[in-house]
Amino acid sequence: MPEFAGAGTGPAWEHQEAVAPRQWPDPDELLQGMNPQQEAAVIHTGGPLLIVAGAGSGKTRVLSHRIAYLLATGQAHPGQILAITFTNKAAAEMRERIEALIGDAAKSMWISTFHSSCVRILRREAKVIGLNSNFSIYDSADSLRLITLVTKGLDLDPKKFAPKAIMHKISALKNDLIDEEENALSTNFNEPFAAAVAEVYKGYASRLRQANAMDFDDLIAQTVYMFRAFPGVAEYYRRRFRHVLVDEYQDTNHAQYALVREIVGPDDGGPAGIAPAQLTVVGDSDQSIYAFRGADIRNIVEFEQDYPNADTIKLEQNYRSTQNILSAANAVISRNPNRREKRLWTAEGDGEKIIGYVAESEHEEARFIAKEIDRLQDETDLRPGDVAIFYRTNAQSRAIEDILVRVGLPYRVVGGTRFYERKEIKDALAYLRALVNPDDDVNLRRILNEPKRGIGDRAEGAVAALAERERVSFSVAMARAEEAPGIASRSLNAVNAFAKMMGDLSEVASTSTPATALEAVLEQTGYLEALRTSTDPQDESRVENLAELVAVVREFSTDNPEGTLGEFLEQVSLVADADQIPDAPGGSEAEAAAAVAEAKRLGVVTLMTLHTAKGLEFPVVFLTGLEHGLFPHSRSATDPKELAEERRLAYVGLTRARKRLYITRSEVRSMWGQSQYNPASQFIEEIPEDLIQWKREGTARMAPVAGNFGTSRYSGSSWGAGTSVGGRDSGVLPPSISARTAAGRVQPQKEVVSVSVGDKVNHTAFGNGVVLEISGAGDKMVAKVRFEIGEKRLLLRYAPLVKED
DNA sequence: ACGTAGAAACTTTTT
DNA sequence: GTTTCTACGT
Repeated sequence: MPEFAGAGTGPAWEHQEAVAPRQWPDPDELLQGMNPQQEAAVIHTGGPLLIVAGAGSGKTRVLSHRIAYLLATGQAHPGQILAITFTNKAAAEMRERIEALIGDAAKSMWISTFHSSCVRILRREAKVIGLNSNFSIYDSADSLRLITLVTKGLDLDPKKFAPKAIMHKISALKNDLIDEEENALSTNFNEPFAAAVAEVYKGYASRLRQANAMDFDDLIAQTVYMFRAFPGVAEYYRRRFRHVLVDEYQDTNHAQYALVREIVGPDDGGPAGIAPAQLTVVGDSDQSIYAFRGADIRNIVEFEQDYPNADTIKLEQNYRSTQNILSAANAVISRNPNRREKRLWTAEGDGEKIIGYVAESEHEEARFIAKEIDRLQDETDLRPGDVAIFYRTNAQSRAIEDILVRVGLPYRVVGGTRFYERKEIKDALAYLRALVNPDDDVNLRRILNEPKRGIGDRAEGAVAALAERERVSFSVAMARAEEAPGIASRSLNAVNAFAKMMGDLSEVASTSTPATALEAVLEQTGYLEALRTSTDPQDESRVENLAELVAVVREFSTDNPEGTLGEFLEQVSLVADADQIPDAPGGSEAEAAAAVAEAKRLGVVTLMTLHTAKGLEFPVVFLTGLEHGLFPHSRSATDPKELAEERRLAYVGLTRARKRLYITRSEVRSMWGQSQYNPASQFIEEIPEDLIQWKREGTARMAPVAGNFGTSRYSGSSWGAGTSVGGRDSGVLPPSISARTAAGRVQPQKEVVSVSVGDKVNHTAFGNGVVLEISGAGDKMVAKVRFEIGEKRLLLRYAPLVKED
């Protein structure tokens, strides 16, 4: 039935076939259980394809089956596939799904994020663009540091020109592929901020080059520039990647868009006459929530204009949620202007009504949530692990956490301050980066006086001045610090001692394993010693975090016996591990996903921001803080474009729920340390009233009244904080439930299992194991356990672990 | 050079 | 309410 359209397309393929006998699944089997649109998307051949994939429409399944189908029908061999995702998590998930379909052959495919694909390419081609392949990758904190440095160096007042604002502007320019030269040409230097940006951009770019470093935005932009400047290089990748698939296409920015175009190649084949690669993009413009960082929704909206011979397939059947939930989501998103109609539907029936609750305060809101989770446990087969609580801003998690802790419901916060953003971790990594790439001034200067070793601002400034004058890197300048203008002799000794120490460590780093290098750094620099002798209680957990990092390096070496320190650093640079218990970065997102899955089984409530929630699903979802000024956020409420993005965020939140959806808001919420009245979010009003069952309604205003509210709009003039009075009191239903009784019925918090190293333990899912090491204390105590299936790191508070005697 | 206290700014979302 | 910055004293 399926045509072998690509059969015999080339000698490479035939060779492949001869060596590896057909191990592909039967193509027809890959189409089992697909609806007609999904099937069409899987078997489509020829021109560019846009798959408009509504929430919960089986997008990842379609994408992975499409790739398997390309192989099974002989249209491609694995090495010709490039699948690009936006997050590590999505990449890991896709790889997993494809591996399940075709096995180890998936290993030779490129399935990765934009950023890691580009790093891979740039490291390989570094010489072409005059870069050393050991270049450092700067995250936004590093960038900010460098930009601040440059700003100060230009004698710009950081009060007037906030380095952060400048950084954002530069980032936006890079995302638009406007380099520092081009930007300077189009800058109006009478405009002070633009002039500042232009100057700083130039300085920043040159300092990055000097430091042999790239920031996140460079990874994409420089790859594009390289492809354009060196057609031969582009040609190589075009020949190689015959099928390019891009996930979450609505989140691409201009640079990423251009990158895809470069890899796919021109329609006419270009000078080398290479036919363009088959391009498949998948996305949903209604789920575009990253415009604030440069994502351009037009990339997907105008796909058919960009690629005139493109086909479009819409996936509208939803396999996740009940019809009530979908109707609510459809109703909200349909308020967005200039939107192409798309209506999600399900064959599964209406399901429960959405439950609404208006709390008096954020504490009452949290209490209601805890009580409902408890009730669901009693009355249904739903467990805490089926529940997710979403909020707009990270700050909102505190009130919820307080109550969950008090009530004894186990929970996990995804996101927030991440492991690799902690100061001690960044410091340790800064040492390693400075060792791998001595030109890396930002990281070198970061740890110059960390721990304190008597090199203060003056001494640093003197060496920096020398470096500038002689046009050498900071580390070179340090080696001849005696020439530094006006350096004090005491400082000189300190600098010399530091330079000597770094030299010794460099020796260690180049001759031993990454783990040894890290341990040498922590000990020989006195970093650990300083933390151990410190009286600051925070420093205790810092020591533990560093121990975690050592464990991470060790696991890296276990997984990659030949792995170099540089390779380790690259992995940690590109991983934003939203996981509470950090694991080895090797395949870490798969691990993270597994940890999330495990948390679900263990019955842990998941807390996260709406942004983080994209791509996930939960049987029960609480969408909290639906208040004007918070969600939509006050900074987005006035601009129609930003408001539309907020609405998409609401849409994302609503469509995460499978069976039960709660929407809550609080009439009073403390923000910035003081209470503030917040009117209801307009998004509540946009949900048809008959879909919601209110358990408690507000007293001040904005309770939905009987009748069709569907066409009314929230009046713009009454927006803003403080407009609390004046609304009409709905008079419907007095507060029917006293949330104060909530706490009583939930089980007390589980005791932390007491185990020690060497103990034999049994885990409900992983079976028998032996405790290898213990770290952390109290709630955060983590045990590393070797099970038959491998080593796992378990948070004792939650792990279903019993000691065997 | 370093530590402390008080002020100020901050909180939207992140590869 | 919290984190980060700044100024000042040692």
